[in-house]
Amino acid sequence: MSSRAVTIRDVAERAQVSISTVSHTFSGSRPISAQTRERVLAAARELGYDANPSARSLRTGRSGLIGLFLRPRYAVAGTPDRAETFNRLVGSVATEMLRRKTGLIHVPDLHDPAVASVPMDGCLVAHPYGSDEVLAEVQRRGIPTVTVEEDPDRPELAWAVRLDYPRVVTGLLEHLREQGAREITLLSGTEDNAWNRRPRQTYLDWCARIGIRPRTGLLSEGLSGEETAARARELLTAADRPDAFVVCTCDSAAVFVKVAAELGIGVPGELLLAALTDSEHGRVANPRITAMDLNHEVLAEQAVELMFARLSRAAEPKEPVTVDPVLRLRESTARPPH
Amino acid sequence: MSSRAVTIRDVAERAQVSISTVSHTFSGSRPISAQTRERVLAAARELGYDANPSARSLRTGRSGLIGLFLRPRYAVAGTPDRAETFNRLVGSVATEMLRRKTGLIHVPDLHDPAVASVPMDGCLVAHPYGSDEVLAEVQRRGIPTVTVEEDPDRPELAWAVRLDYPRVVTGLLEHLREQGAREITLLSGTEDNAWNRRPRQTYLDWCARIGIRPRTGLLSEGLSGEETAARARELLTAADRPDAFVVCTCDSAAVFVKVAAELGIGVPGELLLAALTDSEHGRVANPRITAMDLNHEVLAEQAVELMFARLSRAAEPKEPVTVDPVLRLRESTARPPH
DNA sequence: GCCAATCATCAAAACGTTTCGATAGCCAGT
DNA sequence: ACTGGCTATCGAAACGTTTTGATGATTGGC
Repeated sequence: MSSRAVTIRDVAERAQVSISTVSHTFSGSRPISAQTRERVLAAARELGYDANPSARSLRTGRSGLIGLFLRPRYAVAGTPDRAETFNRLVGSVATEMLRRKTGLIHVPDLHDPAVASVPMDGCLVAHPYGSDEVLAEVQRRGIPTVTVEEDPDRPELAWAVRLDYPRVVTGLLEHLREQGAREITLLSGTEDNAWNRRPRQTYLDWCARIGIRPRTGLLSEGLSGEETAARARELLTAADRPDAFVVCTCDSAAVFVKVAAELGIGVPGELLLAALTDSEHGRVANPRITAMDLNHEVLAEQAVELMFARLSRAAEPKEPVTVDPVLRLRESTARPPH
Repeated sequence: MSSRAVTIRDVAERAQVSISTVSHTFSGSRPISAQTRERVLAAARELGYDANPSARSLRTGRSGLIGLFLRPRYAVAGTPDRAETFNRLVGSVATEMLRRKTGLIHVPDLHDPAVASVPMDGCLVAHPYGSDEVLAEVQRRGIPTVTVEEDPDRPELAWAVRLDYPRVVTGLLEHLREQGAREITLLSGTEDNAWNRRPRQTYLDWCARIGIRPRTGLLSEGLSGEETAARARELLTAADRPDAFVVCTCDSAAVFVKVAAELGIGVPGELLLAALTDSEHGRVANPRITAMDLNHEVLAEQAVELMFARLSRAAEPKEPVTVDPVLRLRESTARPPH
């Protein structure tokens, strides 16, 4: 388009002043006479001057941009459930950042040397894994970081927002018991993050407390529908079939409902079903599925707030901010259905 | 954290070479002996060196980042319908960019001088208004731009992805007629963009073609539930109430259903209802609402592809890429309900 | 055993800002 | 008339890269 970008030098020349005067005019860091200011502003306007952001941040050491890393890599391709989680989280963070008039960067793979690195003043790492390597890397680089959910192996990092799983997962388990469930099986996802680890621990603690035998298993949150169905068939035809399942995603729960129907097992009549994250699947399945909504919007809002606090050199909090997930009770655990 | 960032100079010193040698080692732009390369890489590793992205882009003139502007400003705060549109679009663009290992920046207000400007090699402007000022501004700055949906006042900009409204909106209108509707009212949103203008034009053309009197109106897509309800009550109690409404959002359609029920008007029995964008509201309302899904995922994918083509200096296409919206037929227009 | 070509490296000049010490002009106080 | 203290401006030095012309050192052809 234009042959050459307009620089501060062009403005200075046209306004007949030095480049430092132009700089001061814009930044207000030194007094400039009204007359000179006018000339400079006019020149800038006429030339269509815009400061070069790279030059500015090279000099100042700040870019005004915050990076966002979303850790489950396969969220990107993902299942419908994944896509919804991704979209809600990314959307909420973006909304929050826009409200604060600060740019947000989705950072591509930091470990890929082919990828140009990115100028960020701070970064958010969402849903880190245990001993997360990206988290470690940004810390190594000295970038101020806030995590959305904690690295389960590094609970000491207090610049974090975390979900109150014990309260809500216990609430779900008690609800299942009230609805008549005696044998509850928990199927966790296989990604090693807080969302899988902590509800599982809460379940184990709860079982110990009320004196029942815990029944756990794994069910990868990335499985295809067919794979999940095969697994469901296996579990639902076992001799010691439980009377309630808590599974990781609504995608999986919906498959369980379908397989149960094929086997003539009524939900919620003979089997209760709940998921540890909510999604479209849970809201439109028949019956609709009880799920724990991870409250991404509030999580994002708090994380961004924490990020800004950190950047303005607030003291490190004593412990992470806690956000409540929301239990969405639906027909899949309602006996009789309402 | 670290007292001082590690620069190329530190690496050069430790490896006992000049800084240009270090640079060449990383960029591969000149041959470096195996022995020297080893020393340099070792020094970089030991020191934890990472190139400063601002310095690099100052020098090269490229940042490796693409900007994203989402034009409906109030999408950010917005209604549920808005939030879903925003999340799907932002999520899809982000996903697409991550796949291509390029950073994506959500750009805050370009016109706010308090906001640091942002280094971008190109930018996407989504859902521009008529004679969009942000679009004009980025073009003035000479930033290669691709639009998602066209600026309705500048159809000549061919670096764009647009929806095929005529085909799908006509399909919807014919469907309504097949279902028995004789008087169809179209209520457009009030934001001046392609999504509001083009379906309206398609409707007017269709009416003219089949020889019926067009009935149009406006209904702001940003209205609160109460405001929409008041408007709905007014329209549904009018003497010449039509037998079908096409409204802008599912949020609005859901309110229409509710008000109709209060007035004893059955949907779809006595009134058909459809929306020009799909959302959660449409999928869980009772009856579920027929809607046009704007296919944000494909739109985003195509737009990103076009952006990369443009950045690699491909020739300007003769006309915009066209994507089909998807008609989601549901109970609100099904007579009798299936 | 010399000339040309090739190879590996270096030094210096950008890139466009911000920052900061220096300076010229001016006025008030002695 | 000289000093001291403002005010408005300038000049130059960074910030950390990439790029490119120049320069020794090594090779190969004769």
